[in-house]
Parts: sequence; structure tokens; C-alpha cells
Amino acid sequence: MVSAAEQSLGVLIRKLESIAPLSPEERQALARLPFTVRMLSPGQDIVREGDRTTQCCLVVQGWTGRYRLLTRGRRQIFSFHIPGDIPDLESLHRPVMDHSVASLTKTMVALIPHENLRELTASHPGLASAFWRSTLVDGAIFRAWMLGLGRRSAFEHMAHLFCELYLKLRAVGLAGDGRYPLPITQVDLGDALGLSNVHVNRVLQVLRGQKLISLHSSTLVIEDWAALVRISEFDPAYLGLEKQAVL
Amino acid sequence: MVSAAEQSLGVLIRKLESIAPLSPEERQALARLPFTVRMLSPGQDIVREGDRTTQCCLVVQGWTGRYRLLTRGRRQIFSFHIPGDIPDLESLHRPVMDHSVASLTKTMVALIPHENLRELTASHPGLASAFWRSTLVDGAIFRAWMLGLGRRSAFEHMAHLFCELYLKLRAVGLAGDGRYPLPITQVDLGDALGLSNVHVNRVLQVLRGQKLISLHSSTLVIEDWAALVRISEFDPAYLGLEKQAVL
DNA sequence: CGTTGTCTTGACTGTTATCAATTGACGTGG
DNA sequence: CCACGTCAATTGATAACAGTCAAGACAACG
Repeated sequence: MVSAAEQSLGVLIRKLESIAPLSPEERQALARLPFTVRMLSPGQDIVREGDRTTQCCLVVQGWTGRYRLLTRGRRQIFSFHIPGDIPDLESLHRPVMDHSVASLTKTMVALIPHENLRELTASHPGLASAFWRSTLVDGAIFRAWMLGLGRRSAFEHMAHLFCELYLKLRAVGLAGDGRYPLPITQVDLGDALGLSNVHVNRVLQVLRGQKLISLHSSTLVIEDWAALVRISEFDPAYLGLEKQAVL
Repeated sequence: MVSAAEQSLGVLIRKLESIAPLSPEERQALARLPFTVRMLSPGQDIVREGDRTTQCCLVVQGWTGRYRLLTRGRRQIFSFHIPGDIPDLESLHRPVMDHSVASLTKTMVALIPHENLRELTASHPGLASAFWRSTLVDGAIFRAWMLGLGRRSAFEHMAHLFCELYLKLRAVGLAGDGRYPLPITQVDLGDALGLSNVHVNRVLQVLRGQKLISLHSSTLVIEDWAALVRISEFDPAYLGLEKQAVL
């Protein structure tokens, strides 16, 4: 049996190792972090726009997303966050949130006080640098999404997202063999892609019809990686991952 | 007569002061930076996607933008950068560019070697923090643009951008009195907003027709700030500026 | 076994893109 | 000073992509 705190530490280490190798001292320092674990059902806010935060939130199980709302029920999701991610890492330097973070699935998060993260990064510059690089990769992903929102068709945009998610999940061991769990609703997908749920549904049907992907019980199977990459003009450089054969 | 290097220092100091007050020591350290000045005509690339950089680029005069291209001539501009901004500051930590930076107008830039910036931030944590905050604000602006690209109408989105630009320019003394220079083409505006140039033109006509703005010889005049804020649901919190009366 | 949320489908609407042509502004050189 | 060239802005006509509304099917879960 693995305790929740051990699991939190595990996903965090796995994520950081996907950015840079960790020294034994760095691992020990991470192990001393106090993780306060919380379970969430889908659709619960973890932090809200306008909140002044004093802790960060590490995703341990499930998916979360950052988002903002507009009038008339419009929502834009800015990013998906998977185990190992710290969606509100920026709150360390800008404590007042300009957006919200919510669970998209059943989720386990571990809360870590800013204080402890500050000590950690002050005494371990290598970890500070890994956290910063992770923030910059998030920024690169924002730009990739902007390109999709502004200039790709719904079809290309969705194909691009599925490529991105595959590499992101695989980097932390949550995908492989051309498949991964996609535990979110079509509404969430639409709010990330800037599309209506109806249109998401139709575009998914085309992607399946063209044998690019298939979906069975919330598992996405990539049936034709090369075609997905081609039509969405996907170039993985922005994700900052080590080069690795894809399939 | 002000030398180009003095002018570079001036805009940089003004920008940093809009983020955090500077100590005399910090000013002196900034003054010791070597600025290599370059003049550019509109539409020239400063750094290109894929480049491995060894210096950063400070905008001294004119506007620049970050962008990426897709097939069929599609372009998405991710951000506008005005005097005082360092569009490729992130290259300090991720030297391989995942997008390009280009001049949008006649532009003066000052190049600063990474080396010198690293020395500067290592010996002046206050400056390091100001640079990071600036990077995080850029990230917040990305999210604001994503919201516009994904979920606002063209009309709302453009109104929102005009509000944002007013506050950004005013923060460094380049706007005031409800007006500012808007020296870019409708094509550039469209590539930032995810719209065709034709549609940009038509939306501009509506904005003028409703007496929200007017445009004379590349000067944008805000005729009805309150209405712009209302229709675009503009909330300036994300820009990280000090509170200040708007008009 | 019914309730609830999610997915799916059809019909229709609307925003924005595309294509093509014209007008306008500005700088240059004769 | 005017003719010309160039680039940006504007206009009109048409098409395409994606949204909205409404209803029904399906599936998970208590």
C-alpha cells in the first residue's frame, strides 16, 4: 500500500525528472515537503479567480484545468493538467489568481505551502530551474493553443491537441503504445478548443471516420500518428521533451 | 541629443519601474549593460523559430511581435511588444526559439548578451524577480488572448485588445489622455485577433460607428472607455499594473 | 430501475472567411 | 507640380465553417 503522501512525491519526482535529472539531495529535499492531500469530485474549483493564495496545488491523480468564465455561460479552458503538474505554480510569484483551477475528473491533489516551496527553491537552484522551465513550457503550450484557436480549423486543432496530450502523458509514464486515457467530457474538450460541444462531437466523428483515432471507454487510441502530425502540422519542439521515437 | 544606448537604458528602466521600484544600485547595474543597437524596417525577423540564441532583444522604438506561421499563409501573432519589452526574454532559459520575433514598424532594438543578463540577475535578485514577473504577466496576457480567440466575438475581442493596449502603453508613458499611437496594419491586427483583414476592417467600422473609438493617422482615440470595458468584459487585473484612474 | 449526465443527430442560423475589385494615402522621381 | 508605383484600406458578393436549438439515445450509477 502506497500512502497518499508517497504517491504525491512519486508523481512530482517523475515530472521533474522528465525536465531534468535529480540529484539524491534534491530528491531528499522533495521528500521533506509537507503534502496535504485532498480528494475532489469532477467540476470542483481548487482555486478561484481573485483568490490570494498561500499554497500551490500538485495534481496527483486525475485531470485538472485552468479556466476563465465570460457572460452567457462561455468558458475557456487554458490548459489541462495531469499528475505531476502544478497548475498554480505561478501563484508563488503572483499570489492573486487571474483565473481559476478546477478538477475535470475525480482528482487527488496535494497542497504545498508557498513557504516550503520557497525554501526548497532557495536552497536547491537546480529545482528552482526545473520549476521555471516547467512554467516556460506551459507558456509555450499556451502559444500552441493560441495558434490552434486563431488559425487552425477545428479538425486540425483537435488533431494537434491529441498529439500534444500523447507526448505530455507519455513523458510521465501515463501513455504508451499509441494510447492514453482521455477522461474528460466533450464539453470540456470544446471549452479548451473554443468549440461548441455539438461541433466537438462531429469533429470527433470525422477523426474516427478517417481512421486517425478511435475511442473506447474513455481511452483514446492513435490509429495513424503520421497523419495526425501531418494534418495538424504538429512539431513537438515546444514541449521541451527529450527526443524519443514516437511509435 | 540622446545616444541610442542611453535611450535603450531609459526605456528599460521605465519598464522595470512599472513593475517594481528600482534601487540606485540596480540602476547602475543596468547602466553597465552593453547595448548593441540595430535599426529595422517593418516586417523584418529579429529571431526565427528554431534559432539557438545567445542574446536577448530589447525593444527601444517601434512595435514588434512574436508569431508563428502555418501552411497557406496563415500567421498567428502571440503578442505585441512595445518599447521597454524584451520579447525573447524566455530565451535566457530556453535558448531554442519555438516561435519568431519580428518588427511590425520601423523599429530600434538593443541586443544584450545572455551572459550579461545572467550576471545581472545573479547579483541583483530584485531585478531577477522583476524580469520573472514580467514573463508571468506575458503569460497572463496569453491567457487573455486565448479567451478572446476562443470565446469572444470579433467585436468584443478587438475592444478588449484596445483596452489592454491602452493600459500597457500608458504604464510606460506611451499613451495618455485616452489616446495612443497604433502603428500597425489591419493585417497584423487580424493575425493577432485570429481574423481576416477584411473582417478586421469591418469590425473597426462598427467600433467607430458606435462611437467607441476613432482613428486618425494611426492614432487610436478611445471615445467611450466605459463602453469598451463593458462590452469586452475587460478586467485589468491580469496586467499586474498598479491601480490608477483610467480617464 | 429510474435518474442524471453525456453523447448523438437533425434542422437551421449566423459569424467570419474568401475572392475579387476599387479606392485612398503617401513617397519618389521626372 | 504632377504622374506613377506601392502598400494599405475599403467594398461587394458569395461560401464555408461552426454555433444554436431541440430532441432523442445511451450509459453509468445509486
